[in-house]
Amino acid sequence: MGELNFCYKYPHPAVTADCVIFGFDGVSIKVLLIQRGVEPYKGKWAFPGGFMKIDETALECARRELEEETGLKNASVEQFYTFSDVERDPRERVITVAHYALVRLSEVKGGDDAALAQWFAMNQIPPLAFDHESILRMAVNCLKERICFEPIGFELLPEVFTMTELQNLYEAILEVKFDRRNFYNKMLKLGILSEAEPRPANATSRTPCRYRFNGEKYAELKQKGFRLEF
Amino acid sequence: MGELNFCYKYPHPAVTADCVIFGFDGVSIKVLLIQRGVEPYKGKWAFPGGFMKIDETALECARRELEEETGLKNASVEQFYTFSDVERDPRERVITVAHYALVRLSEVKGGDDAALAQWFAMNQIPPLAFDHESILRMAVNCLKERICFEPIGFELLPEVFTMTELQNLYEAILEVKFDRRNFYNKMLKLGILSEAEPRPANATSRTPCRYRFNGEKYAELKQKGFRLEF
DNA sequence: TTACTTTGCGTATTATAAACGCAATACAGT
DNA sequence: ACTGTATTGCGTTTATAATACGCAAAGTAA
Repeated sequence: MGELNFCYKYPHPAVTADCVIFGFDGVSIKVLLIQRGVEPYKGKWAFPGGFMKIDETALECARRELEEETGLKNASVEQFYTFSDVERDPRERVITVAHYALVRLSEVKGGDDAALAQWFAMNQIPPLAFDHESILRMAVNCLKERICFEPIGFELLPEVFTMTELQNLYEAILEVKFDRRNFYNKMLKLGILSEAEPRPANATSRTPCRYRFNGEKYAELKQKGFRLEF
Repeated sequence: MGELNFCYKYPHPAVTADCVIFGFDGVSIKVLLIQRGVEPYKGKWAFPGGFMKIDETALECARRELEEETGLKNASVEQFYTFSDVERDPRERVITVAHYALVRLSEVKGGDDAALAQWFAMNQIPPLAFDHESILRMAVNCLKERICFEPIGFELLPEVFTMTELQNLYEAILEVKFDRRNFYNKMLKLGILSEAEPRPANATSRTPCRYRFNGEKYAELKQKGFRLEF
């Protein structure tokens, strides 16, 4: 190895896919970071990511990285921007297709090298390698914008959840407070939730209703031109 | 020439930037296409685009392509998606960072090889090369979504325009009809237009008011958390 | 002349968003 | 056991924004 076997008439940049992995612990949004063990940026933290293979798409590459770190195969992964600053990697020219993934923390297994991976709350992000601070900023903005119009929040919650949990999620992502009763009314009126189970007989006034996201109903509504607004 | 001077340990894809150039002629949205003179896809039409140089960003590359075809240096150019299907170019592995540009048709000069470039209305798009039909579909969707929340329509109109022209633009992009009076009221109430000039003395009831986009006021409002909604 | 279009500037009605009330019940601390 | 506080479900009232529509002046096409 070490031989330079792949030759081209013109210079080619290397291409990577990075994956900003978001989770929600009931209180705050968290991001999975990996501490770098080698130069450059040794000791700094970075998103899971790696070189795109010659026979895979950027999305497949990002999914591969996600699975290596979390064991998850079916999480929602979305490309959001390609970063191509000339100096973003000191070793060689590298452009990266940045993605974000939304995962359920309860379903995450430790990755191959779990020791080096760690979840950080958004207000406790350590110094990041490369241009990953820009990447994170844009990922968070995209998440904020997208959750206003598409029902992606459910990817971060358990299958079954209470209205309060859902509200906490929206408040954590958008960094605002909603009136509990208005949020409740609005969400129910959208028609994209179904009750997870009938109210148990021993339910009291403090037993919360439990819901699940109804993807079929949302698909119906979306086709009719409906869109969320928050 | 013809030698393979750029060698790497692992295979690298080629990277291009493509630029979907939108214009508006007062009636419909148009797109600038270039007819391919060589295989593959000889005779089919494609977006301006080309290989990213090793010392330029994707955005710089897209701007370079835009200027070559239209002479425009300062148009609004935005990246919207990176297409990385393995088979999207039959010659070698090529990923493309797709952009869209909004230009004023009146300011466009013919490009270097104007003979092969031509504007097409959205309902008269000819068969496209590569995966450019997917790219166009996504570019149009991004344009539709973005014009609902950001004042980008003005990039397609002359500096000074009438309310009717502005409405026609919104209707052409969103493929809907607005009530003239409601559109007029809503636009004025946003506070991002200024009157281009005082009403001339000989103005009659059919002389339309002429406006221009007020970028400073929009910047103010945006900072306060304001956003458009259409 | 007549029928129709375009323009500016309105109003009435309807729908939606925001603010707030209230009773039942659980829970933690004294 | 009692008290203060928190949580839940299910409302109502009020403010704000969206929608539908009216009207007169003046140009245009037949």
